[in-house]
Amino acid sequence: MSRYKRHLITAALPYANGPIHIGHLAGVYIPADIYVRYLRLRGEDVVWVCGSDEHGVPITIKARKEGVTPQEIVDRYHAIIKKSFAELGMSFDIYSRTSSPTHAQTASGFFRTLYDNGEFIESTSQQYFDPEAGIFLADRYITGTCPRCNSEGAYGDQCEKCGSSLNATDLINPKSSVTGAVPVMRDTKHWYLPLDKHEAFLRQWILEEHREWKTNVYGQCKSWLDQGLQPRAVSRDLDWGIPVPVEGAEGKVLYVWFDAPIGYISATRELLPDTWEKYWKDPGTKMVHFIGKDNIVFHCIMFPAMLKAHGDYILPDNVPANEFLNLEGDKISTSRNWAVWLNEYLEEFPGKQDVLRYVLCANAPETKDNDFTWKDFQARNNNELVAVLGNFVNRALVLTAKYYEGRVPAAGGLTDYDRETLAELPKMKAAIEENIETYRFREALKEAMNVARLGNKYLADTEPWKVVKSDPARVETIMNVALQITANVSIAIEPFMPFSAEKILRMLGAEKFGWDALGRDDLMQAGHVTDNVELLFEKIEDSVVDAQIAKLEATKQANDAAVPVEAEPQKPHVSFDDFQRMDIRIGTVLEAELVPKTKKLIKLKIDTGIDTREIVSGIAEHFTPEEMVGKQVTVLVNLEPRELKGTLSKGMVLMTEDASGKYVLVTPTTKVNNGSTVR
RNA sequence: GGCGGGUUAGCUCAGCUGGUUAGAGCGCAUGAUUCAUAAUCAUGAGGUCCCGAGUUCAAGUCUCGGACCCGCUACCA
Repeated sequence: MSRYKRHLITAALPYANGPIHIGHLAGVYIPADIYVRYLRLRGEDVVWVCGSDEHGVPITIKARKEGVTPQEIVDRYHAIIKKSFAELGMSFDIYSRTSSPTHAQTASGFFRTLYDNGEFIESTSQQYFDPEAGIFLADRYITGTCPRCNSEGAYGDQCEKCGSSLNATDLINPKSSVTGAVPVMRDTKHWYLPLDKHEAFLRQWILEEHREWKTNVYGQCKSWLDQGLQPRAVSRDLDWGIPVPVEGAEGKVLYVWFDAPIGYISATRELLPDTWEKYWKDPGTKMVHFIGKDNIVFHCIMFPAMLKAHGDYILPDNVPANEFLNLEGDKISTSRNWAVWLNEYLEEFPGKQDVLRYVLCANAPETKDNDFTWKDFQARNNNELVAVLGNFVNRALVLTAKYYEGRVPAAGGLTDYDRETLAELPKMKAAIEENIETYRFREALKEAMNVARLGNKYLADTEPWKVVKSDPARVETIMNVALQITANVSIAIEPFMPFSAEKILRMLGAEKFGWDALGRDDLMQAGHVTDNVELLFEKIEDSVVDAQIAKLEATKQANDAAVPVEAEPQKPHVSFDDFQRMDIRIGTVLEAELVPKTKKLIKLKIDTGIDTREIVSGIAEHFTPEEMVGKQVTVLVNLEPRELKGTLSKGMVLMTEDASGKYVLVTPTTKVNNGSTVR
């Protein structure tokens, strides 16, 4: 700790196309907030920056869908996110946004510096442009006729019939697979960050100098480095984002992963216009990025490479990435509305910020994916927060009120047991510190709770309610000790549950203690008057969590029901001849088996009426082989045969899918003869 | 298929460089207690540490092989 003069903490910028959910919180924001609050309590110089990530293609797509501008989308979600974070007690020093002018300036400047230093590879190419969608098309979004073997349906990068590698420009009769339009050639210039150039450095820095990083982070980085790094494009043809600050780069913006991490720098500048640089450029700063596992590569490989290429900046000391949180056994999903949204939680559970903070920290996915369930939420509230923490504080204060009208009694001579009990406090302090400083927040929280457990045990063992009848003087000492422990509780839980910590202080009538006060036995002075007692936590009834479970159940049913989804646009016209060239038949599945060593492939033996043939189909995630057998299916029988995993697949089984994305067979409504044609 | 992570008590998880009878919280059982939101405290039951082989005086911990789960990636005409 003391090795550093100051701390710069970043938390992943939430993407402004939806509200915050419990997965974000457990993975990133709650751990970061705990860490930051702890550092501040210790009196460290610390800055915590965050903000909304507001650029990128998904936001433009959402805007187009809703018929509004991208700015309106990000304004809406930025407001929701910012408000709900604040209510949960996320103690950012600044919560900014990447559409801010400061960010545009910072990101442009950063790009320009790398550009001027020759850190980019600049490459102009002719690329296909879809005039209907108004976008440039990546090679794999273009199909056409292969110039080598003349077969149709070749991709812009490869013909899978003859196996030759192609350029999109070689294709005969190219088509956009986005809209079906005929693409036109346009020149486009892009800038690439040659990550390969930084590979040796990254290898040394991560694999040699940061062996202490979490195993998931270290492993992921090693995997990328071992595969060899490639240059990555840092610009995009798009009209939403930070313009590329170079002559002749009209219509080009910085790619979102390039611009987003610079958002950390921009936010710091915005917060500290005059002194931000010492946080980013002085090696006395300890920088820590809190992120989820999906962001590892950007924060450990890309961003450090950018910072290194720039030259002026320090690199992160650690990147504690968490795994994912599931909800009631299923993956959290924004599109399926399978989530507990923070803004909704705050409305439905007013005043219960600390309950959520506690549960998400106690069950944080630190080493592997974890599951959030409402029953667990209830159990932790009732059996841990109410029974252990709330109860101890309540006991201590109620007894003080009862015996001494709320006045802190003086401690007389301490018994050995008193001393042993108090001696536990500094040990607990050390344990919390060690765990927080190594990013083990679950364990740290458990230690903090142990302070309250110690208090409960102390009261049970000393039995002041009994002793008061025989030895009132002794009880004064006991209650003094109990109140010292209560004050210690408020400090120990502050990083985790700031609202409750404050409530305890209010009841004690005490000012906020610093971290160093934790472990001391003289925090409450004799004669000091405590305030009225109120409950820290209240029990959560079955009906409350049952209602939440029912809400999720309803979501699940809504997802299963066929929701009208915007249909894909119609493809370009084809001639009747084109149609007639397709030979579509009804066939019956005779046998089905999984193709070994694949996840998705099933090998089907189908009686097509013409013959019995093998077709390999990528449906194993949707059907079991058993349920396929005996089904009548629709088959495109004259599709060019293709070898898949060692089997020649002769044709294609036609499918559609339901609202949830599950495949559905296209089957005649009454049984027909195999070989019947579909016209 | 390639790569990374995971698999330890009913549940959620610790177990850092291999070393005494494998730990915690919750749940469960029994007892104590009644100041406290029927909360607390004590004691106890409960484990083929995913499976198999190997290295070692000694393996949850290291090596190899396999299974399953989660990511990324490929494949899915």
